[in-house]
Amino acid sequence: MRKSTRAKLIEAALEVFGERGYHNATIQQIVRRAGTNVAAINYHFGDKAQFYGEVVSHALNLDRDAERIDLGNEPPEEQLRTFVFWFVHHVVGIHKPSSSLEKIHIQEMVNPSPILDTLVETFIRPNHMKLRAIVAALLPDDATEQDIRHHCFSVIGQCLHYKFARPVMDRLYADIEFTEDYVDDLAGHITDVSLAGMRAVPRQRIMAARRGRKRRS
Amino acid sequence: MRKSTRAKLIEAALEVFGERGYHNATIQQIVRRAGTNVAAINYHFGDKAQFYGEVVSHALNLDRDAERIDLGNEPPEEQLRTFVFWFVHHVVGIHKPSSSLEKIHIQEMVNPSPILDTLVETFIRPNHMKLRAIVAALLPDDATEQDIRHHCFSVIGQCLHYKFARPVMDRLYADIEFTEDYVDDLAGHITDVSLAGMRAVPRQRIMAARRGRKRRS
DNA sequence: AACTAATTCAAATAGACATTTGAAATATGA
DNA sequence: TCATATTTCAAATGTCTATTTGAATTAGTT
Repeated sequence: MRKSTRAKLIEAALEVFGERGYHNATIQQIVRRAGTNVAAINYHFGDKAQFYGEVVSHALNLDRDAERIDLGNEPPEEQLRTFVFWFVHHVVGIHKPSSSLEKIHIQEMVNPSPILDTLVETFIRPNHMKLRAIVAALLPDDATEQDIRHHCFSVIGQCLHYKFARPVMDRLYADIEFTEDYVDDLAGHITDVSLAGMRAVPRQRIMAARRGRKRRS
Repeated sequence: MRKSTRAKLIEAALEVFGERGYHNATIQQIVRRAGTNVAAINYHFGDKAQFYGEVVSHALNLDRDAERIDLGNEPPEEQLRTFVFWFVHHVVGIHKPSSSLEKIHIQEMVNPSPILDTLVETFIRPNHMKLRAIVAALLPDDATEQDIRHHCFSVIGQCLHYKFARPVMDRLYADIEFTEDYVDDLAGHITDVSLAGMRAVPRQRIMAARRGRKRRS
């Protein structure tokens, strides 16, 4: 046999689920791309939900073997820069061109299915912990748990924005082109803002206390 | 007549579309909440798409009269703080409790329908321009167009992250509670990071040139 | 009241979709 | 080769939607 129907289905599904998300992807679209017919899903996987589960865990296994970010033992500033470059390129997806698994991540964030738990544990949390270690190294020793989290979320939030807000950005500015160089610039910008933000933390503490009283509605 | 069916439909639809998005909201759900039946949509609005259009423009009109951010003529640092507080509370939605229109914005960003154009022009662009003016005032005079945009997107990206990544955050950390106070802290953090980032711009220029040669894969 | 137009409703229609079925084709093993 | 198990397929089924229909009700007008 050249390539099993099962394998072709998983391959096709990875693309389709990545492009359209679980709910929007139809079995028709997947089997058409795989060159087979709808009954194959039932035969090989039971139903759409189980199928999706298998597709995702297959992608996760692939990914386990695939490239991992190597942060080396550079100073944390450089580690952050490497992390952000890696993340932005994965997420905004230029040179890769954004693996289907990453697309599925995005889809799941926006409207989660039961497999989000798996995704978080096998993929998102490990990466988050990597970032967290870098951030912790960059913040002063007395930084609180919350400080660390918030700075992590600031980094990731800036990156993901270029994915989620893309439809809006294209309407606000017709001239943005997401070339590889441009994405590099983006990554540089995000790194710089984040580093500056972390360096400013001590001052933040003093001001936070002063600010506590006058609250905005 | 106490309240016209038409009005009840629009009101109910605003909620349902806000909660579930255009595609996921069913006419059944809407008419049930409005206390009428499915044929009413066809009678009053033609079809679901036109209905949605009317619902959104109704919400936009309401909003036109409703509260606007007043930035006063404080120094730009304080204006940014005010803007971020306003935006974060609107978006993450604690005290408001996040208007249905805002929810529809979010839904549209993630999966756009034809009305996104309207939304961008009547709502998002004006707010974006307000933020843009503040950012421009905070950056050095020689800041490029790109610098300005990127810093705007950094601010908004950090805010929106707490909306989009909520399902992931809840899994990463079980103990986050989005109380009003906590959202205030968030807003403070985002403001501080953003301000620090903008102050760091000049240095960024010098380093950007140095960095240009060694690219990451 | 009596006539007409506007509105509401329960039920019918139609289309998209996941899922099932049973027959046909193909591989496997003696 | 023949018998059996596995895999594929075209077509049927059932469910969930939006949309339409035509009769019933209500409001508006004279």
